[in-house]
Amino acid sequence: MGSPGHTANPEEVHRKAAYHHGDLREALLAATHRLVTEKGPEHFTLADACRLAGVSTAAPYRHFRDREEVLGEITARGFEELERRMRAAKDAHPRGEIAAISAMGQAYVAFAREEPAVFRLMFGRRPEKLSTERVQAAGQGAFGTLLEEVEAFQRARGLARDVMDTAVPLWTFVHGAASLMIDGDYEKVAPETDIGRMIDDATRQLLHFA
Amino acid sequence: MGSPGHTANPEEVHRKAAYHHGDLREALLAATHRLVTEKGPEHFTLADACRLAGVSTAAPYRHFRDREEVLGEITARGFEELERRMRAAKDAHPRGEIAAISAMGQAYVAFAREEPAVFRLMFGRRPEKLSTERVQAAGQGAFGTLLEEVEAFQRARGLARDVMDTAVPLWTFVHGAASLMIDGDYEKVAPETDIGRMIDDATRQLLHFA
DNA sequence: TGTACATCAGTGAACGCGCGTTCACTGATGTAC
DNA sequence: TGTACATCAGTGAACGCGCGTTCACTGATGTAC
Repeated sequence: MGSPGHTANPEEVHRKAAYHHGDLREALLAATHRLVTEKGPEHFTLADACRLAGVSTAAPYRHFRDREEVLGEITARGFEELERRMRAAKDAHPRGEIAAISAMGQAYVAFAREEPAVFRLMFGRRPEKLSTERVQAAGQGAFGTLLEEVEAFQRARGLARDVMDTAVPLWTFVHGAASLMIDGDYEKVAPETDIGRMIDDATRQLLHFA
Repeated sequence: MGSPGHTANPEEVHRKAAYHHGDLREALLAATHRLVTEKGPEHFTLADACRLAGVSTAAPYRHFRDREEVLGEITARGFEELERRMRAAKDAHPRGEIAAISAMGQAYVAFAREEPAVFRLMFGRRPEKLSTERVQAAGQGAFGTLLEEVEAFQRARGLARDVMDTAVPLWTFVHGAASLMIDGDYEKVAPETDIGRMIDDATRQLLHFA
């Protein structure tokens, strides 16, 4: 590897970039992610992303049907990443423990904090085009992760309460915390709020273990 | 009244409308409210509002500094309306009762349901221009209404818990419910959710009276 | 009551701008023989 | 190894569009005398 003429040679890759980009699809997604993050989803333009990726404004149409499809990919990946984080959070605790559920909530909020623009894309009112099957499935996967753990919790405690009746309020609380945080609303009216602590407390209360 | 020549005469008002509108400011706000509601805040254009109000696109600048100021007015009125509803809700119950606090939460969600676009304007990430003093004050007023009632509740029960520590989670929960509802997220993943009941339950739990 | 005049709230045309998308094209790449 | 050719991933120019805002203007209104 690295031998002259080998396609993986960085120099050659660079030379190739002059015309054929190499991986324009990913480059455009990276540019989109960055711009969405910097300016907010509502100010994202495909032309900007092209500029950032260094290609003409016609180039994206080799890889995406239209602008919405680019944003749809970012959205789907967002849900996948959220699910990954939630799984990692709960896997750091013994099954069926309140701590595992609380940790998932913390992960949810942490994701929103680190990726506020993607979070907005994921949960904002979606133009139908953004609600592809893939996005739907990814969203259900993330929620399913919570369901699993709530079920384990109930089983461990011998509780018969409906899983949905328990999981939905937990989601609701955590989603409220994430939203108010990234929109700067706590800051304005309750700047002292310790979100981590609050989620921990609320999780216990909503599980009837205050 | 109604006498010929009187300025309040509807016909004359109508005739006047040919050139001088009469109350273009309010007409533009009404048009803005309608368009924001129909198409979402992100697709609102001032030109659309002008068309709807039947005036040239230059006319708004007699009444507003710019586009943002029009939206700012809608936002401020939204907070004022929210506060009004919250006050009405709690006034329908005896002071210091859980029912009063729960009713405020219901009112919050009902407002979001009836005015989803305005709700998004109020709580979405605001371009600085939208965060006028008036908007700030209106927002604090609404939150203050909750604080008052939580304080009354604690006093009635002889509880010493910090008012903020109690009020912020209540707000968080209710805001999460409103957001997930208007963005259609419950629908996708937990369509059976009975939001009213859920708020009632959660209110009790978060107040340590499960 | 009538007139002159200042003020105000509109008009209509134009500005610069940037968008998303399409089109015919061309340069680079990979493959068959 | 060399060549012909199909395919692919870009280009660059143009399209139609609609926006927010400014400008000099004008018609309507209210007021002073």
